Amino acid sequence: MLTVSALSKAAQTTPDAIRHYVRIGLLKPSRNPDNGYRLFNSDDVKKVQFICRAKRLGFTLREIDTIFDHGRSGQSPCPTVREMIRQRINENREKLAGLNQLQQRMDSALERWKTMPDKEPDGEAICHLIESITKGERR
Amino acid sequence: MLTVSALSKAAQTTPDAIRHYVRIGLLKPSRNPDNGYRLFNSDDVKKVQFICRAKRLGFTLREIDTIFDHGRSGQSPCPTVREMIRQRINENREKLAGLNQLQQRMDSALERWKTMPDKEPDGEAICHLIESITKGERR
DNA sequence: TTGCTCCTCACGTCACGTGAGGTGGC
DNA sequence: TTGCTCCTCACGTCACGTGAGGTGGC
Repeated sequence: MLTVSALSKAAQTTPDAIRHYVRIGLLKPSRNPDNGYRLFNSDDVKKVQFICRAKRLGFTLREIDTIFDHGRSGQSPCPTVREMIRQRINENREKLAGLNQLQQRMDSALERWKTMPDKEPDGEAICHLIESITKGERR
Repeated sequence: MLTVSALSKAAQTTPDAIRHYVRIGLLKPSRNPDNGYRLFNSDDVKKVQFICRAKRLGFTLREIDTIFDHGRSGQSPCPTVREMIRQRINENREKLAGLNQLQQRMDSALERWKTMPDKEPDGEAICHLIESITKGERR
């Protein structure tokens, strides 16, 4: 039987993360009746390693919980897993596109500002650097 | 004087966003003594437009508040603004790198899984698709 | 006694969105 | 009366991290 920190080391994560997984029901450790310490078994080590792998693939803890549910009911989680990752790939593609656009906006702003002086705020502008940005610029 | 929805339309955002800005102190509207409605003036329109522009450049509301503070004390926010965006450009670069790696991991996983069958969970694996991922793969 | 680990709340993060329950003006 | 907008809580989001305050074993 493993304690929180032992499990966290075995699975290369932090004690706080383990406690968090317990809190949201991903792990259900037994308790040491003497002191109330959480006690984990080797199945829990596998589960945490599973969680870490799944997180590296972009799965959320909620999705991982769904996968565990399949396990408990004996169904194959695989079709769901394939579907989830397809979704996530698309979401991530859009997120990347958004961040790339942001990066371009920031880069070009910094570039443009090179030729602009600092200014005190006045009635017209709060910060003329930022206010030099068009509202819908490269929307 | 403008009401919440009037201001949100003037600045191309939502009433809830406006209420949020009030909540965190970015806007301090006066109140209609009859019904308690928030009342905004033309300065507030400018401020909200400023907020929207700054957000498009990746500034957080907290940073925007800092900029407003400069305005209130008459100092030029420009040096801070230049520094903040430099920071943010670097942060975003790292975020992009992380998401690009995630995308690669997801893509290659989906590709590899094409040749793998679905499976019911057993004592060994919860989902063999995910468990086929090496723990430190392309770390 | 000192150090280390463990425990349980419970709040903070980011920028809102979303009910719930109620009011005011046309 | 109906619709629309307004109001104030207050919770949910995501995955933890971080105190606060206290306990147990070497």
